[in-house]
Amino acid sequence: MRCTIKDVAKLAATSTATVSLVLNNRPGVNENTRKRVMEAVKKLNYRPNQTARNLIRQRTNTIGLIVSDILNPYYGELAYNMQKEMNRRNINLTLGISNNKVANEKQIIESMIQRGVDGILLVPARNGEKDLQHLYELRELGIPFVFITNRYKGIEADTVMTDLEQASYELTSYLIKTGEKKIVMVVENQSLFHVEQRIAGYYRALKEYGLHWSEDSIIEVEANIENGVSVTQNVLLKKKPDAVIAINAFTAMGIMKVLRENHIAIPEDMAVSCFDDLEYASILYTPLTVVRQPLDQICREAVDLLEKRIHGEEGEKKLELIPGELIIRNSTKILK
Amino acid sequence: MRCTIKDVAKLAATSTATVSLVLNNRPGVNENTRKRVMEAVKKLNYRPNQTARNLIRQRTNTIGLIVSDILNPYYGELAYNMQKEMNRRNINLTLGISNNKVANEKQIIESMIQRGVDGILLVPARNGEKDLQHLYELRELGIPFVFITNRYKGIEADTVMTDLEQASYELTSYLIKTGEKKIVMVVENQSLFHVEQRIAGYYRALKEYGLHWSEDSIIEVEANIENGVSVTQNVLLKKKPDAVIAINAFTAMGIMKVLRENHIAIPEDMAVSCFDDLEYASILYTPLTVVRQPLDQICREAVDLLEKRIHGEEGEKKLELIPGELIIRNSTKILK
DNA sequence: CTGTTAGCGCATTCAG
DNA sequence: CTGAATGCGCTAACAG
Repeated sequence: MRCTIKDVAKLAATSTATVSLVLNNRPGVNENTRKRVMEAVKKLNYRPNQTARNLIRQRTNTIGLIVSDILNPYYGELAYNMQKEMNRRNINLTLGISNNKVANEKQIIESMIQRGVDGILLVPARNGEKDLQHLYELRELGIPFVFITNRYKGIEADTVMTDLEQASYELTSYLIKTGEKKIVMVVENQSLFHVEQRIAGYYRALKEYGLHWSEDSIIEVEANIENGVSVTQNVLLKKKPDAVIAINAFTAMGIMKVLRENHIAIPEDMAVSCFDDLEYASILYTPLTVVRQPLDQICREAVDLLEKRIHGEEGEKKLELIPGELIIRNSTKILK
Repeated sequence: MRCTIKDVAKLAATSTATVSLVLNNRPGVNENTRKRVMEAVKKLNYRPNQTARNLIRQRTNTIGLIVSDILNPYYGELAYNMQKEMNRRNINLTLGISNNKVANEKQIIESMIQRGVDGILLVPARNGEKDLQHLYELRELGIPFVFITNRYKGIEADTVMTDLEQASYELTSYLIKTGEKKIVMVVENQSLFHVEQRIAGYYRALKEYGLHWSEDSIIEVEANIENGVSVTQNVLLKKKPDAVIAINAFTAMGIMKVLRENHIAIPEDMAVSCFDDLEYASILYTPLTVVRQPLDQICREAVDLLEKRIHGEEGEKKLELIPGELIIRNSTKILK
């Protein structure tokens, strides 16, 4: 960041204002002068100071992405798609990782506010429902944000996520059609929006096909491999459902591991399925039937929406639901 | 970003200079004035404008992290650890994803320069050896950078990574001690530094134990699941080595999948091992023997080093090698 | 078409 | 201990 616009102006024998015009590709500059400026820029290897630019423009051309858990490859994929989306639009991306703690989420948002991001894309922290002060803060400051892949229920805000209710309905219906009767769902905290949606779709399918269900066909754990293991040992092996729907691939992998160890045939004795299509889902010992959440599309729509808000488009807050995609593999029976 | 330091000064009935002193916890302010300022800050809900601060300080308190491939959970873990490290030190992290393309790496670095990062942590792009101009550029501008987990060979630069030579030596030695004779390595482009290191350690072990090897005991592919699959179908099934060392967990997973399908017993017929301890490595059908790369430590050391450089500590460029950790699981035979 | 001027919000002299 | 003045690098009026 050595040389400044002044140096360029001097070398090109013109004023900083003209240099600025050239640099920003603005019209109204003599072709000759423009050339001189370009040459000076090249000769000096000049690059504009974004910080100064941001200060005067009162915009940073930067969007903040806050992700709840980067250790989950699902969010790695999300970050990947977001980055691609930003590249396409020439926007800077700055990443925050909340690690599923609201306290971190708050702190990240505070920092992003101070650094002047133009808008925020937020994967809400698990169990962060109670304390939404920081989001109201954003709203007050006029910094737009949109939820992605999930939302807090306590605040009316733009959201782009998979239509989990419908996806869950389709997955459950498929299982029923393959002959499964006793279908169990392994989920997280049921008060979370994305969990609610899945359960709703599941119930809708059961009802439609006239299947009975009881309260305890929903099992609640924190979604990860270990809990997939323990829930199987403690519950599934005793309950012996015909099929399981796990909230994510990690949980499903834990479940399958224990089933295998106990010589429960998948899918004959127990079918297993889940949400999220991790890259490995297909090369597991028993490839998983999954609902794929179309992250590419979610990212595109989310950034579209956020950009509109940034550019001043007001209007009602939207809840955009993107259809999920049911991918049938060998962990569930084949539909004849 | 509504109210400014001026508003605070006005409300506290003092000058902006004094407010600045208070905000930066500088001494030489009357306790009384300090209190008044603090109150004004709270009342106005004032937050400093980082952009303005950065401009005048000529520092951004931001470090850029450039990762080659965020779809690989290994780098997700890296990002996670980096974020934690930055949090601890109160430094902002800005992420770039090169997607293993030098062109992207260059562009990200250019953008980071313009945004004035204080330093850069770089996971080099695969096959990016030939074009190091952007790194020399950084050096010229006095922006320090340190390589992590791998380095380009063409430039003398600070690097923090696993001691892959030693780790590879230990892994190979272990396999030999469990009775394996014909050991094959599946790697990437052999001219890459991190690959070179692994191969060197492998050879050292073979030599030490007086085992014969031939050129074609090194198989070169781009590391991913599909190539793990194809290399097994095309080479390993015919060559029938006693043991395989894969460059990463993905490749190993692809290999194991095909072996399983062909009823080759792991580890009896063929032992499988790899670098990188993914979370799933332990819950696979056959849990993988791996070399764990201690990312937490690598991140800590890398940031330590980078901070020193940022604060002006010169001196010879360092190559810090962190010991890897051999984790024995069921995909290799047990040492009696 | 070009140059001069005046800030963006803040931190830092340096008098008082 | 405090406040007025200066400028970080850039852009946006506005004259010329």
